[in-house]
Amino acid sequence: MLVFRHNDKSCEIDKDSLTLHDALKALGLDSKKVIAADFNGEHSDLSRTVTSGGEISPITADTPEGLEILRHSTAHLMAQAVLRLYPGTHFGVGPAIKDGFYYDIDVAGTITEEDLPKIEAEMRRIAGAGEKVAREDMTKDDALKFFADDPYKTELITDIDAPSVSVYKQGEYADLCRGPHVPDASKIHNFKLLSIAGAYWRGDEHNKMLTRIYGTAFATPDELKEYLRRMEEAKLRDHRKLGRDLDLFSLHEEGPGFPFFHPKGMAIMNTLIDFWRREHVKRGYTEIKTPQILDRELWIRSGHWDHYRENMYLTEIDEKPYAIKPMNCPGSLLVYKTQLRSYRDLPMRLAELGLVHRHERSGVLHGLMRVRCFTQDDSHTYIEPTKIKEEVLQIMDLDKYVYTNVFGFKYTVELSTRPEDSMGTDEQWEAAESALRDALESTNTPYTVNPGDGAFYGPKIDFHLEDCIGRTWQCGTIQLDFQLPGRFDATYIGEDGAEHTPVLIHRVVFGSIERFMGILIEHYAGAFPFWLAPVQVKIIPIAGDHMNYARELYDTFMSWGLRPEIDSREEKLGRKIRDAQLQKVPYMLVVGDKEKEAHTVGVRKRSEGDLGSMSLEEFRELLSKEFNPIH
RNA sequence: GCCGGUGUGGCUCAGUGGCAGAGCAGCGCACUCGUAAUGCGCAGGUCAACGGUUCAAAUCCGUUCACCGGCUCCA
Repeated sequence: MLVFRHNDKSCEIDKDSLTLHDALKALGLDSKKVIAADFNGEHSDLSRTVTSGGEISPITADTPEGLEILRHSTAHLMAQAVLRLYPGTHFGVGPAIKDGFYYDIDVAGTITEEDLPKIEAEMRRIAGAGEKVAREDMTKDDALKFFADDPYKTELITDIDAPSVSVYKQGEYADLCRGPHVPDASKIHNFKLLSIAGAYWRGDEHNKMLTRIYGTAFATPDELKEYLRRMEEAKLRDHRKLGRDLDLFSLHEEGPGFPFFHPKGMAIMNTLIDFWRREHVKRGYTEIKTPQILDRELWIRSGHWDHYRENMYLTEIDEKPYAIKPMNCPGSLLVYKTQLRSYRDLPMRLAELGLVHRHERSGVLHGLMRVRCFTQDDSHTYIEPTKIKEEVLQIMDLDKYVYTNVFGFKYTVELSTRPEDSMGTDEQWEAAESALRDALESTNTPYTVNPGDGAFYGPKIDFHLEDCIGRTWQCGTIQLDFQLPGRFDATYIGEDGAEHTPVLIHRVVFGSIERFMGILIEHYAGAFPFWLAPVQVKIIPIAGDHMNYARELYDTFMSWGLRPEIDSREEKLGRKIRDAQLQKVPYMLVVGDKEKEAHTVGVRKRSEGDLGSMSLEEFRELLSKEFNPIH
């Protein structure tokens, strides 16, 4: 007698064993949409035979768990199709990921994106034929025999720490896999292969590069269509495209990874910096500036020479070796050391908008997001060891204010711990890591841990922001450092009259101003809020003889501290409006006879359209209601 | 750096071995205009660079560079 329950339903079956599929049927929970079952909290194949009863629920593809199973099964379906079209192909790993799945394959010859439709067609054939998917458990030894001619599966099986493994077979294709999977390929309808890329076996660049095919699958055709549409739309907010269209910045072959900022890009950057300065003054920071090029000896002392040399640009002055700074910390330490410091001076928050150069490998450059020179909104804060948590909390408060209140970003937080290539003792690292953890936990900040991802001098908390297609980029970071102050003999005199070594906190909020601008461009799709817009007000004279009034307005707006612009072209009104809209200017002011006479402006708002005529005072009042963190 | 793809006027793109094209932008002329593209005309390219094959190369081959999608690495 087996008893199965689902919520308040239950049924008794007079048998010794039963498949989960039959159990669902007995409970009246079966339908075409069901692809797997949740049995006692475990995701299982419908075909799984159980010898005792329990809690059971159907899993459908319209739930997150179901979608993951569907995508994983779609990856297997793709693998089977690839095996048919390219016999002899070996398979690496093929998991479901956010928004889809991939499979890494080792295929003779090359597959290009042009081959994807062919593979898709084969997948549809297999799915149409309803290819059955069957699980088979076997011992590791049997599995090793089974996959004897497959070096990748052999490696995976060898590394598995369990006596037996499961293998999923569908037709001529079989894969080492934990499962669960759809019962047969006919459950898979709405999928698309998206792109092709190289990927190192097991993510290690010393290993062979496999061919990775990305694809996605959804429960319904509409969801698939919607996803593809969203991706297309996202491309329109790509900061590289908008940067060109809006004349913000450019990149040139003459300086790969070294962005050029145009007047409008600089208007945004300077406004950001203006905001940044005001906010830092409020929070007790002072600002310094240190040189671009410093003696190599300094970098040897700081540890950069040993741990960061690959990323540094080197030069020579009067036959003496120098390096272009990849970080601002050593310069800051030299400033700190110019005086004898007291505990009363601490925390000493020395901020610096430092332009750093780092050699990045050619394949990683990406618009403003990944460049070879960028401006860090840095600070090096020197504190007493007992004040770490307090200071970290203060920085986290600043981060939250900037990301959430000012820009409305969603962000994720990561704690990165000691890397292999690092300086310092285990005790120091432990103390630093637990200080950061403590700060995160006392503020209930959700975070994930990145083991081994810290800087060479200390652990860090990173803040990640998303770009338009969901890739995340590290922006803010808080890094604890117990190493550099000691290396530089930086000290302070404590309350006890003795010399102590301060703890150094490296931190950035924007991270890289360049990267942050890239994120902002995509976040706003180029339609910057009023306070950041490079052109805030576009004055549009209707005809030539309204130019004088337009110039008068221009002068007035300049005196208000705005960034105005006149469209003086001999064009029709409609054309000027259209162009200003496309340039995403927040306010368009149409001025003709009526306005000139009454000394008013015809206000058109980018987001709302024509607001009608109003006096200059009324317009100013309207602007004063705009969000503006600088005022 | 690695794998795959791409490179034609400022931008978007056609052109697959036989005289380099279109639209938009630019410039000139006309229109003096009321809330998302006025009309006509003109000019603009060493087809990424270098080398090769060919009677002939934007087109085929090779090398390099840059860019795009990933991997690895990172703010």
